[in-house]
Amino acid sequence: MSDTQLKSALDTLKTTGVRITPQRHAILEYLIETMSHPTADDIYKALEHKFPNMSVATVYNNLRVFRESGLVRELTYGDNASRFDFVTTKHYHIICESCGKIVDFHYPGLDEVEHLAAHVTGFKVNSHRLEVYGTCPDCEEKATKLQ
Amino acid sequence: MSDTQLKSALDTLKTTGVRITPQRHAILEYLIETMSHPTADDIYKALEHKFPNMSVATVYNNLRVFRESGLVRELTYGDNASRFDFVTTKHYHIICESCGKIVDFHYPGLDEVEHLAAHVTGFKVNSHRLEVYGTCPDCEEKATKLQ
DNA sequence: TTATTTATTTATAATCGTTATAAATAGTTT
DNA sequence: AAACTATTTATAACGATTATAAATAAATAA
Ligand SMILES: [Mn+2]
Ligand SMILES: [Mn+2]
Ligand SMILES: [Zn+2]
Ligand SMILES: [Zn+2]
Repeated sequence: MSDTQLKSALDTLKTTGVRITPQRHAILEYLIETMSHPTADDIYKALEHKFPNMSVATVYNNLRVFRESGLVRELTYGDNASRFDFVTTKHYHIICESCGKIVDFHYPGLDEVEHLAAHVTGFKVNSHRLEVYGTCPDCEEKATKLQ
Repeated sequence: MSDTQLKSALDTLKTTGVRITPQRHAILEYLIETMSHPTADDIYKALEHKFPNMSVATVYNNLRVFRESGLVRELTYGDNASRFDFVTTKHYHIICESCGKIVDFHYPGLDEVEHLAAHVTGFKVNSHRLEVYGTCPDCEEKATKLQ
């Protein structure tokens, strides 16, 4: 499953003339297998045993390459470090305000919001960003136990 | 109109034991009268003729105070500087990807998204963030003229 | 009013995520 | 193998924001 995802991603890179280096391979592999939303530093730390000399700039450079190839989506959070999401399908995120956990969920059609926004502002609309914030089950349980 | 907004804001601060300093007054006044979404630095620059010795830290400190009092909302944009919005009503933003302009728009009830997200993830939901991205009429016109 | 206490401001240094730069290295083509 | 080019590495720089500590101003008490 994740093997085909990796192969497909490598193909996408090859066809756009991007060289497959060991570092690139490892970063992609990590993004796909963890199924999470790591920061650049998470990736850097996870791979340092395999690539003791890898620079953090290499991680950032390659995440940019992946983003530009449409393989990866960058999730920005103000002050905090960006998180990177290996893109499979269109989906939204719900974020735990207590522990920072990010969980995917699907929701169809917010086209209506885009249309209304375009109509009332005169903008030409390209995209939208939606996130839901709350408390994850784990953190919720911890909170109730303390009471 | 904006005068009553200012008075109400000052009242809110007073009742929570926050001192009304000339700097605070000026920052609040600026936020209310500009009707825009300035960065901390925008505010700092706009007030430097009135307060030549004001520190940029003062702007940040007070924006934090205002945020904690619920007077101001902070809009974060990854790498770029936060923008600050004097809160009057619940509303969303549409952002021009060409010039950065931020325009308010209203949209009722995305409660359904919150409910679905809560249901499928098990999270306890607090809030959500929605933004629409596109090109503003001015930038769109400039773009078509160039063709 | 004056003294005392406390909040706030100022000036400046530090932090942190990210990017820029330039030299070194590795991959690709001739 | 030689030449060319992309990529990596090491390191410095950047920009927004925060931390710190001394100076100042506001509020309260005497
Ligand atoms: Mn995701
Ligand atoms: Mn607004
Ligand atoms: Zn949590
Ligand atoms: Zn524009």
